[in-house]
Amino acid sequence: MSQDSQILKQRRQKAEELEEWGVTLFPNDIKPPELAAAIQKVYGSYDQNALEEVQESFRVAGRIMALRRFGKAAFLHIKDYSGRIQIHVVRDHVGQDQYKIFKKFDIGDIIEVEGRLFRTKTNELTIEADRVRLVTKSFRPLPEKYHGIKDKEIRYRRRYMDLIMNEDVAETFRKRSMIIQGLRRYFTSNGFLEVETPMMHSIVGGATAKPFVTHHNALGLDLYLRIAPELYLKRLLVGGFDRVFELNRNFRNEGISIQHNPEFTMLEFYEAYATYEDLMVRTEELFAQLALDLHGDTRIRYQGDSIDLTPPWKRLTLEESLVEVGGVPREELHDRERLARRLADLDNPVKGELPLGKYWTKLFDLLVEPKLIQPTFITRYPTDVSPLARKNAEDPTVTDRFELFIAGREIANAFSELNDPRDQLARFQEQVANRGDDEEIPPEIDYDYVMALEMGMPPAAGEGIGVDRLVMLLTDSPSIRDVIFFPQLRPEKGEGRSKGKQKEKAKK
RNA sequence: GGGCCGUUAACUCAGUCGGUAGAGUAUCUGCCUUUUAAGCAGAGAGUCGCUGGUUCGAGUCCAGCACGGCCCA
Repeated sequence: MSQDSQILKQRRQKAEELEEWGVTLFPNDIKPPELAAAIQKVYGSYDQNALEEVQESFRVAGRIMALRRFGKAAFLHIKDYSGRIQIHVVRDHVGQDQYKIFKKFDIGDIIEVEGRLFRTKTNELTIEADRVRLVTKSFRPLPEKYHGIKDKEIRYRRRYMDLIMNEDVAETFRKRSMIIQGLRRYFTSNGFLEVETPMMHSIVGGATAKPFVTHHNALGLDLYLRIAPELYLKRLLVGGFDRVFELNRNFRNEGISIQHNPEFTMLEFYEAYATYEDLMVRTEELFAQLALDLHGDTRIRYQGDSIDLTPPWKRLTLEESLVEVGGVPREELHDRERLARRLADLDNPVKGELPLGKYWTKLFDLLVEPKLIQPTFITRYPTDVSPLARKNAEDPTVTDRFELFIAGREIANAFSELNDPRDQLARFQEQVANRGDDEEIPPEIDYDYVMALEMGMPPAAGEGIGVDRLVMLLTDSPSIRDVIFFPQLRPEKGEGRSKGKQKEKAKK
């Protein structure tokens, strides 16, 4: 406290002065005010003469964002959650006493204003204050009014400042909320039941990823934060819920990047009596609808690219994509040695012999994925990299599966579900046997899941959609941190555990 | 984990060849009753990310560390 800047001291001093004058700094008797946007909407078209006819007085509340004082009068802009409106405060109109208090108000304070509407010389709709009142005293100055706040670290750590200062940031998160609503609307209106399944799993499953470990004291049990809800949602299919979806968080203990946050939002849905091909149609329909709701158009712009979400979208098999988009000679595709050499040439050497599918997906990530700007379904993933997907009826080396790519990124993953318990058990066993020291492969077989399949799971298809990436796409955001309110960052100095402890643990 | 870049006032940024720190906004004081990046005059405000090193002297050069960004793994 002792080394607080002058500016903070001044604010506190001012607050004390106000209190001495009997002003309550944090009152709690303010009734919900009218919204700036609602007033603008109704009276935005009224000219001065028309406004003079309006006898009504309006009461608004919001944060002072700009303040221009002229001695015995002032203009200010306040911002509420709907928008902004200009306020005019004149000493001879509000009276000496109120004006004296008003002069102590700062940019950043939240105030309540009541008065009639008029238009200024520059024709801006403005409230002529009859009454101004402090609602919440701000003890910290707002960032610079013109450049706002640019420092990404401050923006992510102190998102509240970012949201106050950067209207486009607030807008992105409003759109995120609309997208979430749109997803719910789509699935509930198509007969899907929204469900919640455990976030803490005693066996890792449903995806290949390193989990976070936590501990339950009373049970004396290590638990994993879920990497995917898949195996539980399919248990619900067994239980008779033919159409279910879950829209919630997954956790993966991996690197942080422009498109990865350790906790992220996933939508998974499962539909009985459908195939992965049906889901391609659903996905097209869903994304097109979301784009229409948000932009009124199925053609959108993302980071300079024009992307057309109008159905139908391109479909390629993984094999075709490697040849046609990735430029891998067709005759090389089944030659592990040559594939390994190609990967090594791309600075991605692989150690040991891998399943063929691993070479393909690695090459795909490097050579094909970044080029898939327009929405593209990639199908026929090798069975050895798709342990939960149904084998293709004609060619059992591949599965009835697709991944969706847009703007060079994976957005969704779907397949016809494997519901033969014998095949599922065999695949689990093979996975565990070949796991080696790969921490991304679940070390334990979920026998209860196999038992569920033994009860009989109806034929079904399921899909997972990366919601954060979808929001990035639809809000033209370059980083996942721009669509998550509080992205994961290292703690600041003095926050959380000591650095030394963390380092020591990391070394073990 | 590796590479590159950044970290200077509350915010946005300058800071030359190593010579004791600058601007705009914000703040404070004075003037100002139609401004909107209001204006005019004046003032105050700094752990130059941290720790060492080189040097007569370091915001500046060197090393390590921290945090962040981007790229790669």
